[in-house]
Amino acid sequence: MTNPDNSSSPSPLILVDGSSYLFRAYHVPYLQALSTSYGQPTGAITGVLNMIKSLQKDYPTGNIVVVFDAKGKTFRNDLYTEYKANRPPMPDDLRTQITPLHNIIEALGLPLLVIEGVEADDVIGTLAHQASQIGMETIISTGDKDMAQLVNPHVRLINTMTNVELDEASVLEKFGVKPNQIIDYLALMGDKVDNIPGVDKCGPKTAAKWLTEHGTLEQVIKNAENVKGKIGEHLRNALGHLPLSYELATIKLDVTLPVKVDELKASQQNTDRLIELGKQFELKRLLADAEKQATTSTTATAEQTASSNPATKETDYQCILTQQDFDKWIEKLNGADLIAFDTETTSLNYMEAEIVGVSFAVSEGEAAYVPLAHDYPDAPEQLDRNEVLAVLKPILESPKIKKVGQHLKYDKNVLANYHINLQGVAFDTMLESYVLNSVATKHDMDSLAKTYLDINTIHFEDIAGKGAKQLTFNQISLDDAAPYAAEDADITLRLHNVLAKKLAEDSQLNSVFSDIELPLSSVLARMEQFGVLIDSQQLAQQSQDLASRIINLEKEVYELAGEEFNLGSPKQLQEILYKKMDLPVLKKTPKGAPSTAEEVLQELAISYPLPKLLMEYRGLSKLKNTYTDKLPKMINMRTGRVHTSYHQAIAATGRLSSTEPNLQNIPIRTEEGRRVRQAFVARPGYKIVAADYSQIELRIMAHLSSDKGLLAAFAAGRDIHTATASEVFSTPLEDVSTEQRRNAKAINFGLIYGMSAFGLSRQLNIPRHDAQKYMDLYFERYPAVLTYMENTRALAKEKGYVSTVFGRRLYLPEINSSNGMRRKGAERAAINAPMQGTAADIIKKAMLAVDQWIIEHTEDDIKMIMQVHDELVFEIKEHKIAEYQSKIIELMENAVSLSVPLTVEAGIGENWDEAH
DNA sequence: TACACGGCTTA
DNA sequence: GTAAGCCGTGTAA
Repeated sequence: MTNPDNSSSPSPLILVDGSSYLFRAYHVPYLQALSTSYGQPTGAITGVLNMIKSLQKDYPTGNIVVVFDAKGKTFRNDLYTEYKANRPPMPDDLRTQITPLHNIIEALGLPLLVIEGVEADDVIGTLAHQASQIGMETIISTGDKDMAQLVNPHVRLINTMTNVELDEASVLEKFGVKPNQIIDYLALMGDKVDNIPGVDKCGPKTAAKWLTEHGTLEQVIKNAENVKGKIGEHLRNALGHLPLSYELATIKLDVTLPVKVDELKASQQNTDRLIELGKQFELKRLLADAEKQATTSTTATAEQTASSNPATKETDYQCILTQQDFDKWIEKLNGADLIAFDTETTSLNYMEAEIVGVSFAVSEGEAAYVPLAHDYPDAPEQLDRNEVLAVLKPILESPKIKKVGQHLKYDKNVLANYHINLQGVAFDTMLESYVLNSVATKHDMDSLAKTYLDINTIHFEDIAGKGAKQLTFNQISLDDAAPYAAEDADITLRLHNVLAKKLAEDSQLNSVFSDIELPLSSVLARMEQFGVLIDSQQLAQQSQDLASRIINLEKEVYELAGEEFNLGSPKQLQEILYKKMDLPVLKKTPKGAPSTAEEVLQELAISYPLPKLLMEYRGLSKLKNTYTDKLPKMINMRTGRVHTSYHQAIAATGRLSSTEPNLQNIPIRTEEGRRVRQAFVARPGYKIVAADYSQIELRIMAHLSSDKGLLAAFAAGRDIHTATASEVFSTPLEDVSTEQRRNAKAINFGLIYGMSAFGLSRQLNIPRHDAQKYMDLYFERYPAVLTYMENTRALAKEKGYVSTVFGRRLYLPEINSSNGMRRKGAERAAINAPMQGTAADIIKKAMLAVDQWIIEHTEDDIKMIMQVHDELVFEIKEHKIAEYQSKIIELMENAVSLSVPLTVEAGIGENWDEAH
């Protein structure tokens, strides 16, 4: 963890860059989810308070001063009107946290400085400067690299979020320039975020290179004539504004402050006020600390703050090299209530991975690593892998011996290659974290340890390096490998202890974890291991056909364009289309370049010949590059099949995702695309059965809204788009035209996506007014749907999350944002998530039911091989096909019970395309 | 080698 | 208008 205070002065000055941490904390996903019961966000407050607490712990004698930016313009805006002009306004859900945070800091007794007209940086610079003059040690706690200019023998930086410390030597090491060159360095690079111009294309490396050569910005400018190449031109073009950039990057050291640096001392903590604030903002830890303080009424330094109590990490990690030690651990494992378990392997690909070692933990801090196949030069003698695995097999296969792990599906797959069938998995920390908060994008162990335990774990990159030179685990020395691997098991156990407690607080969430996600991971492991059979001959043939068609298209395009260029480059294409051929620009990309996207080309194709060829080219090259060329390469030599990975902790809504290869986006819409599906085949004697839910999300909408009309339409088994059209356009069912049905279908889909009239008008290419009319009519006919949508938005705003029918949660940190775009986006997500998420819950439950039936009632004559959100694909022995097909339909349709019937359509075929 | 971008594929 | 993954290009290092 952080270095203890090793400064020479007895009580160093600690300057906290409050604004920098406020922004950072605001963007930490798990903190974003925090809010009071009445919707006031508190994540940024909590984050900053945690930081302060951490500083108090690391520097018990330190004199902490917290500095924030004031509202309004600063002198830099006077220097340069464009300064920070690109910054979006501060989001509301952040702004509302500032005053409470200031109040809490004051109640803690910490000096708080908010000076108008300058930035927090300048206040910190001034204080550090004053402190240096009287020989006072200063530690600046900030996440802002610009502050490196303030470093000197008396001043160093510490980033309390990452625990990186910067003194003079490490500034040089990190940036390649000395602290007194940092301003020059920043001026050269400019700053996109603050809108400070620099030298075009000059990044950290170039800036450091020039400054190493010439010493200062002034000298670099003097030598500008001698810099060769494009970058030299850029430098010369920048000469005019570099002095301004230099001035903007310079932190002031002479701000007029209301107090002198040696007068800044912590005052008495106001415990009553802290309790009041703790209650008001529902900050449990702040409250607990303050109440403890009140009862013990000990001396009031500014010790007590809101913060987690970082687990004191006392550890006993063993590296096991002898039979005797191993035997002892086997005993421990047999006697343990719960084993944390992890494998170390040579690859992230579960089909290729070889086991290098295994680690265990049985209680917090008590863990062991058993190296088995480290083979670097002079690696010590290790226990025999086969013998160790043979001893472990009964333990790992026992359903009675409970295990916890991080992403155990991977370990289960790897162990399967050693003929060990991992059983007794009672918990998985990755899934626990995902169920608790699916919006936090990171569910890897390092992030979880930091988030939930405040522990910085050893990262794989720390011991293995990164990039092309990264070592595989077998090449890592036991000195590095053993603490890393043992820690993995230990941390997993500690994490589980925290996460399980949180899950237990909500029975529905707990059920999503233990009744859905955990058992599903084993089902997915089986699907992954079995894989799918692919006809690589067929795909190779297709690749050839595509190649020749692509070449012909290229020729035609070159002819029309009058020159050759790279068709795959949107940039070059845009030149040709809009500069050379002067076609009208119908739409721009988010970055402002004229778009060449499909919808634009489609429009242009009406009047010009080239766009149509381009669309065809793009479609074909996508097919070839992504599917027909790639899929055959992914066939596993050993099994002859393709093994995807289903990711269970990625999609915020609860869906699965699939990678390497992604089997959830195999083409279906076009004839050429469907030929790819035809290459997904069954073994001889087997056939493919594909079963998909019909209109599942609309059915869920009917269930959630309880709209009578919608429920009746589904109950009657009507085609829902025709039924909708009939209602909206007041046309008898049998008279609904294809056009009317198409429009109704667009409305139905739009509703699921939380669309606006604007979106619908674009989709249908009709005036906004007409789109609004359709929507009004729809809501008139299905009024409960409108009520449901309104209620969902309101509930999302109130609680900060929405739920599926089965209680899975999706947090929406931006639902109360002041940024209209973001807020509207969150509102759409709020509408969509209960439907998409419930559909995900349902098919997951169906998969569990089908898997259980397969295990209990069938032999090896049926395998579930793929899941594509609302569809399950099976490989089934021919003589069982009809029987199993109807059983699958029955299990899927009855996986859950809603107020609408669920219907499943299942087809049979030689390949996946035919089965549709 | 690593990343952002624009584009395309699916439910 | 929701949710995903992957491709080639272009760029900086």
